[in-house]
Amino acid sequence: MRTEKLTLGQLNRHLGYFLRRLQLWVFQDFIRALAPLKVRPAQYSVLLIVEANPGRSQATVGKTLGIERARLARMLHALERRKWIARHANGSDARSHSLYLTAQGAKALAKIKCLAEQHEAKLAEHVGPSRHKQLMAWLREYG
Amino acid sequence: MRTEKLTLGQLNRHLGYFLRRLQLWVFQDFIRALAPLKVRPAQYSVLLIVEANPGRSQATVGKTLGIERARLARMLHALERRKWIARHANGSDARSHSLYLTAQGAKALAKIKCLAEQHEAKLAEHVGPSRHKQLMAWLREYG
DNA sequence: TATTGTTATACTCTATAACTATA
DNA sequence: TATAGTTATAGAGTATAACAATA
Repeated sequence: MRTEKLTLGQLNRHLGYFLRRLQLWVFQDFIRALAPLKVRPAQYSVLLIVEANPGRSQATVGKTLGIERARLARMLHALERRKWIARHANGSDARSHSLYLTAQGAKALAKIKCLAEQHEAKLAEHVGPSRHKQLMAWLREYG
Repeated sequence: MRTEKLTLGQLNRHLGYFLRRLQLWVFQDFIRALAPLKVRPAQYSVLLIVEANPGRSQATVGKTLGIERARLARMLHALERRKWIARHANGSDARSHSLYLTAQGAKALAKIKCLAEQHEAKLAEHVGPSRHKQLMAWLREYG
């Protein structure tokens, strides 16, 4: 195999390509960092949203994160099996479930956040602290 | 369902989250824009690389794009069935295949590029032209 | 021994559709 | 009729392992 680098050609003109490459780097590092607790990025986002917004429905959480309700239902089952998330009946609407972190879930999340912070620090170092800050400010507008 | 927006909590501190949201927006728009020709982002990247670097092996192309060789093999079969990619024997190494765009593939790629450019213009408008340029310059470093 | 390409498996994520039970 | 949650299926992408042919 010839080992010289290839030219990216027209790919050089596509922001999506570079966005994807960095995003993959970030997720792979996150997954590696959180591997001891077996937490995936999407699960982490759900845990944080429920922590910050206890008692909200699956539909509301799903819409906030852009997670399809069918996918969220299965993910929540898994989180319920691990006793991290509890679903309670909602008094005003019998169709919906109110989501809460269990005590055990809160305890686990504390550890999870610690590992996630280490990952974030590594990312900040990877892109440079000032770029990390600027990218955050810019990209936040499209979340 | 209460419709007020939820707070993102600690998610606000993670660049990966916002990176992922914008990346999803970009890919979804790309897939929508290229739907008439049924081309996915990964396929498009392979076509561009082969166009810009004719005659290289699957291993080389895969390494450049970060696509796993098993995945690339299946993707190339699909592109071969569509008569867009041709695989020739490599004289110096009987194990490897040299990849080329067929005449039909080059013709299809011209149309594909046209749609991809429209998508890119929409993205530039979405994030703002100056940010598009700056993001491109920054993110290119981590590809 | 290592590499190239291939096939196979498993898991995650995305996108649907269909279903129930409520509203 | 619309919505909340569930189950199911299909396809893409990712991560492995194992294999034959070749280096």
